[in-house]
Amino acid sequence: MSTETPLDLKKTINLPKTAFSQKANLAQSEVARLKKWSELRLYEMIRQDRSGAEKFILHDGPPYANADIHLGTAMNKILKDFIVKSRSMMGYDAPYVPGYDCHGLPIELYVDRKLGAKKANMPAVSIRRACREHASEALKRQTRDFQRLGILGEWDHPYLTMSNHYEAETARLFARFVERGYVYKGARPVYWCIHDQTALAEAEVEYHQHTSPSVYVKFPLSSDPASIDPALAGRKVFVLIWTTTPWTLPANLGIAVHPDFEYVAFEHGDEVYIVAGELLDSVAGKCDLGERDASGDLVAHKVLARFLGIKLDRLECRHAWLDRPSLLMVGEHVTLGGEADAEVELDVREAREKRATSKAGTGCVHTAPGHGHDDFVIGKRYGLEIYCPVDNAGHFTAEVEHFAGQSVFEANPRIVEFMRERGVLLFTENYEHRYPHCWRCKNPVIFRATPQWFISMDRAGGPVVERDEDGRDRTNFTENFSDATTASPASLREGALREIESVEWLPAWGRERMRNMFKGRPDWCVSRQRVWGVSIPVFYCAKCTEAVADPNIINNVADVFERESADAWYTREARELLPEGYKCKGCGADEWIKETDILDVWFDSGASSIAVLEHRPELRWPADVYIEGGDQFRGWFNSSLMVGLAVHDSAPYKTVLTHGWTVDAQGKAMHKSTGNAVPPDEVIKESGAEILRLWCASSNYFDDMRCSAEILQRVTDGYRKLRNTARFALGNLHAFDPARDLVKKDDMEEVDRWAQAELDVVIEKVGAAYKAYEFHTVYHTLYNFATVTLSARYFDIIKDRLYTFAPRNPARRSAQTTLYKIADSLALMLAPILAFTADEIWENLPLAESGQRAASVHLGVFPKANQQTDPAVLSEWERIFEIREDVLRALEESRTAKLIGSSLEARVEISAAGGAYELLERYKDQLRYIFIVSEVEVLSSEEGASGVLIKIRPAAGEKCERCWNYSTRVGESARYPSVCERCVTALEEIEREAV
RNA sequence: CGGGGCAUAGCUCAACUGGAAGAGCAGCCGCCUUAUAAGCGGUAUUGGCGCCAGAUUAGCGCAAGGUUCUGGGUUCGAAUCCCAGUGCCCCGACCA
Repeated sequence: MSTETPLDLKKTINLPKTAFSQKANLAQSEVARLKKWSELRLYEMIRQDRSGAEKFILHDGPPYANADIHLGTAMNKILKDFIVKSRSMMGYDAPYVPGYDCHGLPIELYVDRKLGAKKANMPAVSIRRACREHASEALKRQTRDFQRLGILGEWDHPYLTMSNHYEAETARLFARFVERGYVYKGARPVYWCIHDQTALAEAEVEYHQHTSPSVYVKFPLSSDPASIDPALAGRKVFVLIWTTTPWTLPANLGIAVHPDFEYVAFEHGDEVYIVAGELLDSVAGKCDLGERDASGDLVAHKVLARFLGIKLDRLECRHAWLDRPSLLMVGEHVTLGGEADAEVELDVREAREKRATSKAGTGCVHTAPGHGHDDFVIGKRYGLEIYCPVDNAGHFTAEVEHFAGQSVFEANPRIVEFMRERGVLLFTENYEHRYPHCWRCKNPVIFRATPQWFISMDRAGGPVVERDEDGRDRTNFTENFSDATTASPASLREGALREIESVEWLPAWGRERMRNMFKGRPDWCVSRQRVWGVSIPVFYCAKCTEAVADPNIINNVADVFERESADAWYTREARELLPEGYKCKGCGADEWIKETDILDVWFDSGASSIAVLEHRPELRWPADVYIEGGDQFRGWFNSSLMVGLAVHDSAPYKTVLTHGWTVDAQGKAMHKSTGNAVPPDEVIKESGAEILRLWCASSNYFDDMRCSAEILQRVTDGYRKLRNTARFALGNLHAFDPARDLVKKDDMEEVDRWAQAELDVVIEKVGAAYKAYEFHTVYHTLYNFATVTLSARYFDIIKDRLYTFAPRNPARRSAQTTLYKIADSLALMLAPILAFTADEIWENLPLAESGQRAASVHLGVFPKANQQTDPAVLSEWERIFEIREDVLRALEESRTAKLIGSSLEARVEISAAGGAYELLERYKDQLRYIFIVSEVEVLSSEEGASGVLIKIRPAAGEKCERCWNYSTRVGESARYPSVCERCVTALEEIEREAV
């Protein structure tokens, strides 16, 4: 025994010690860590580390480079980061190339507003330059914000849809569509300002009150009325229509009815009129139809027939005054409200609301495919011409009898008068409604069909032409996704419906939604009458207007784009873009005019799988995963599929994940205007990006994600618990050298083995959850592990051993070995989610004195579960913890009764019978530590007694000053008189070690 | 209006193919002061009656019904399957 002075007891307790602070101070520490990562070039290190491993490709859907990010954008990127990081830690080479969608109307509109009146006189290139600058600015800010979230990726080389290469690829892709015969020129109605003579986007029209002449007009039925109902045989039958735009009547080609509505044919004099049954009274009232009695009042209408609208399908009327048929069609868009019948009322939401309320119209909708959206759609379906006899200035063309040359608005009253004279007009009145006006000149706009480029959904495509220089064989792309029978050319619709079946959709309902989308979708109009985008690389002969859409020529143009960007379309003359001396095949002329339309931005972003995946060596086509919000079914999932089909006859993705939207605490959509939006930058500033990341992981993103102050508070609480759990482990690993101190499994204490078995279960579960993209399961599993298994049970139990045993005591090393494995595994499993904190844990893990640890947790791989875990051991311990709960409850009762305070003041007598007794007897020596009391006595209770009986008594002896346990042997040591026998042993050990 | 989705404790989520509604957190009441701006334990419906107490809070006992958005249905049995409804979200736009 040492002759020196006794040790200071306080200093012999091994209290936790670590640089891993309790307070996270995320707002600052995250920034520092980001700096460290970028100095390390961490992303590149990971790439290097995984090079050669099997690839896992998540293809980034490009956010629109317009505004700053919001909670939804942040969530989208964080989820992608979870996927990329977790796959990387499964051992895959999972590169992440972020992208930005740069073209498009919103940016052009923004620039419009900024430029104001100046824009009118600016050349397209200048406007494009302004748009480019705006997009560059926005995407720079977005990049900064995304990086701040801890998302790793090729931020120095993102893909931009406005880059030269991407624009060239977009043009080449258009050539592919042309090559396979999907592209055709057609007409489509758009908003048109006759004053400015320009097409307008929906966002460029504003709605104002406007008075229009509403008219009720009769169209004579030319088909045999008996085919509707025998009662009508031989009668003069008319279909009544209603419209607020009489000037569109010369372009009438049909009448739409609802297939499921009941229509009636009623008598008026010797004529018979057809209207929707429900509107009979209101129409007859207005138009003064039906018989009158002696006093002049209308008597009940004489209804000759009642029938569903479907009966009228494909029958024919004559135009009210022109020598031309008007086809009866059925369409679901027909309503019994008036506004929807007005061709120009295209504000969908507005019309929807009004449909329910207003009661104008006849249930028979005048249809002019060249002048209305619904009209266009149904007209296409029935094969009608998209007829629009109105020129750019809003004048009727020469082919319009009676009104040629007149402006449409001026013609309105004349047409009304004309119809009155002809006797086809039954009623007219002024009609007040909201009507679209041009935002610039404030004049009312019209809906007018203009020539546009379309991609056909139903034409059978020509063969896939593989022209890749890297020699990819087409069969390599298709064999996994389609069987041999699909080799025959299919239409895009057929191809899409086929591919949808072989893609994995998560959640599964995505397949159904996608299917429905393609069943009914009309041809894809890819023309936009704007300037900020990739021009449609088509030329027109200046002499005969012959259009030249030739793949070779387009590819030629694309090569110019590659060098000069799509600006070249505006800076260069047509002849500079065409092969030298190119002549019109039709008329031999060599003067050419460039197409002015640009491509739909969906075409741009849809091109990404080709422009990015195929052209970056670190990527590959098709992608393993696409993940976006549900809105992208109609958007990017859709256009990407079209592109995949056009180029490889196959989907560009193997799995499509859909996430919900961010909503507030009540589940309502977030809007800046309603003030319920949670701005991500504020959360970051106050709590840290980590909290946002953890929030993303805590909720099930397949549904909408609720976010509110309370929810974030819960998440923050969760973060603290996880952090403190890690901190406890790290603190108790102070001076632990894994290389030297690791204890072999067989030599470990039993509780420690139990804890490792629990860890194994968690490793399995978390691994499976990551694989299934179920991050909320990862979170809940790890959180539950931290709170219950570790904090409340394991850590509490081993504190005595860790704190009071001599530092190098094998039993203490056993606990530390377990803590080490737990901390290590926890850091790795948390890494995809708590990207910052996991790295911090990693840094603070003890290093083998000789060994070296990877520079970041993100270079690591997930821990593997130990296969040898015996499930019987786990269930045995489960039973022990059940008994422990009974003990704790009994202790609490004693505490309430003021019998004890700390549980160490107690002695537990536990009586049991049968199996329970047998179990307790076996664990007898460990029970006082498991229950955290000073003494446990196991007694055998009488036969037949079920369960266990617990009795709490004050512990015998004195409280040990050092370990706080009670012992009758305190005072036995002369050197350390205030200490128990366990502590005496420990102190002797410590004194020995000191020398 | 049409297509798709969601609805379990204040919050986030469980409950395998239908088989006794759960966890964690929060809240409340305590303990500890050796994870310390930490840690541990107990505690979860409502109204009624009785006891204790008697200003209040809390405590104990007795009897009764309720329960997975609502209402129906199938079934021995439904959170789970079917039908209808309600609420919310996404899409149906040259928005992205």
